[in-house]
Amino acid sequence: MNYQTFQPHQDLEALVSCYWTLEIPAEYSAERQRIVPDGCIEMAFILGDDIKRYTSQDEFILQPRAMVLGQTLAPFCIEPTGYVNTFAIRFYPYGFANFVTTPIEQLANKETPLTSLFDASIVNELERSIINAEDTKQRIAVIEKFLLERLNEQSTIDTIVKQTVDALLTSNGTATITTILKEDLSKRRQLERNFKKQIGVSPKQLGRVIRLQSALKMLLNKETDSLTKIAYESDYFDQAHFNKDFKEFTGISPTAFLSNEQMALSTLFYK
DNA sequence: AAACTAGCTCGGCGTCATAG
DNA sequence: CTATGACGCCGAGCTAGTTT
Repeated sequence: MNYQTFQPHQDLEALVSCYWTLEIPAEYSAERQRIVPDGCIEMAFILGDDIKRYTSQDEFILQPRAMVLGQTLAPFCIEPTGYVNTFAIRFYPYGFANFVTTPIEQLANKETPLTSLFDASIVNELERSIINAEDTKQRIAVIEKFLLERLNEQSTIDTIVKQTVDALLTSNGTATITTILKEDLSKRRQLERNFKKQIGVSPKQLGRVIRLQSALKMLLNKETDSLTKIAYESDYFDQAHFNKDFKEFTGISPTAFLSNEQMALSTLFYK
């Protein structure tokens, strides 16, 4: 298994968190993997064999080979059908809205083929270039050219939304909406409306995802082995609340998660 | 300690009035 | 016509007890 991340070009670093690649030979190809919401939107290109996404216990769909994965609020499972080779772009929560006119809310909780977001001929050309590229470096060059070309001149993200996301990120998801808005409480409704359109989920929901992620990082980095401690340090009122959110976003309880082999892959993504 | 629960606050959202 | 802000309902989320 080979997972790597790469930093974006300067002009994109405000919007793109990183590029990443994952390669797993077919013989090691893992069983079902649990994907936990992390607040980010990803664009992914499947370069290896198809990947299944389970829609229920025993039903699945094959993911589009060039797609965007929107905000999610619940865990889901994917499973490789063979050789895994994926190239992906991880956008910050407000990153992707700058490249499309589609309301981001419509991308939430599912994968959307690139062809429904951009002109078909452009997508074909892009996909071809990505597939034919010799290495990741070239792929990054291709996608950056594409992104920079499409970057809307006028910043489509309004400042209140950006400020709110930043406040949520720096507070590990614990800042309350009222605190963030402070003197501008009249903007509350406006924030909610724009947030959904530009981020895809509500402010509080994103905050909860970020808070859980911060707890998850602590858990995976083995900073402490006490779940109670993690709960308090992540600013949960008590362990019960932590457990509840954990189950909601990951699908299993913290202890089950820790003992689960699936953790191996998750660990890679949350450094 | 953990589980339960009553009561409070906060956030999401429908709706309406007004502004641009 | 769309964008904005006010208002209020109500369910979600949080807190602080009380009970097991």
